Amino acid sequence: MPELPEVEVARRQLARWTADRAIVRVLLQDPAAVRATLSSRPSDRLADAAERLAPLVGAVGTEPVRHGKRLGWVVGGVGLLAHFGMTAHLVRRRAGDEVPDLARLGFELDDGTVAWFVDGRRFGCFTPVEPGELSLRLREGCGPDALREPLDAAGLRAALKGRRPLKVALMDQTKLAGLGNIHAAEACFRARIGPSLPCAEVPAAGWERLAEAIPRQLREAVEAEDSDADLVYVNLGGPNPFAVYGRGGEPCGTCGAAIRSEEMAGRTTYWCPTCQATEPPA
DNA sequence: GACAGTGTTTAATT
DNA sequence: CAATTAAACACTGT
Repeated sequence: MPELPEVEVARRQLARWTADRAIVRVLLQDPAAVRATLSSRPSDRLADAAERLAPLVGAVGTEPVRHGKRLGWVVGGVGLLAHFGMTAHLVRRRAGDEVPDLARLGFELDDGTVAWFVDGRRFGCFTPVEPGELSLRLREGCGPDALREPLDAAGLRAALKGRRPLKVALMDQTKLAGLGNIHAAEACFRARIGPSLPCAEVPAAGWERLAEAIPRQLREAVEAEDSDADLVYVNLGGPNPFAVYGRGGEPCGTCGAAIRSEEMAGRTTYWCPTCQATEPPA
């Protein structure tokens, strides 16, 4: 589930798995996973993907960095940007083991493991850039990182202005980078604000609560997801860990009212009508 | 077989 | 100009 916390977990995995390890082979299962820009379209593939990744062989990478939902990594004089799209995640396997289903790209390391980028839906990709431009390209078109560079109440109010519903604005990566459909809904719940309330109608106290709720939501999600299951890919089956997301019709854990759901800007949005009592303007 | 889904961009429309 | 909607990308899970 690649929103900011999931990408941060992937960053930590990649850092742990590749620290001080040279890449001995790049396994390009799906050449279309390497794109000219961070695009969700496989048709934006780079024609010379294999050549562009060839300099990675023999090199040890720097510690990967993250901005919002993007990763940046420098290996062998190549800057790599990565986006995880809807379904990408990293899996570690031993070299020679069966290639994971839907693996797109693998980095084989000198300890006999492979870090695989697995992405069924193929919206995720890697984009090679000049190393000197990496930090710029990583942030390009993005607002501040919602976890590392959290905005205070005044900053949020200034960034998320206008008539847009709050939850839609929270997902606007150009204003604040990192929140997606799940964590935006959860942050609204934590701040006790209805997701459809226009930004212009959020009261001062609401911005204060949001400024706390956003980093807290993200921090707790990272902690919960940063497991030690490095060698075993654990499917995301199991109980729904969220307070409102995916709980339409269920009783709110806080007040017992039925969680509601409604489409907003094309995405299903969940909220508690009691705990988040702010109403849309009819 | 139908449908929804963690993301993003683009075009068309209101 | 602001905002929404639809479509596209491609595949899994229910």
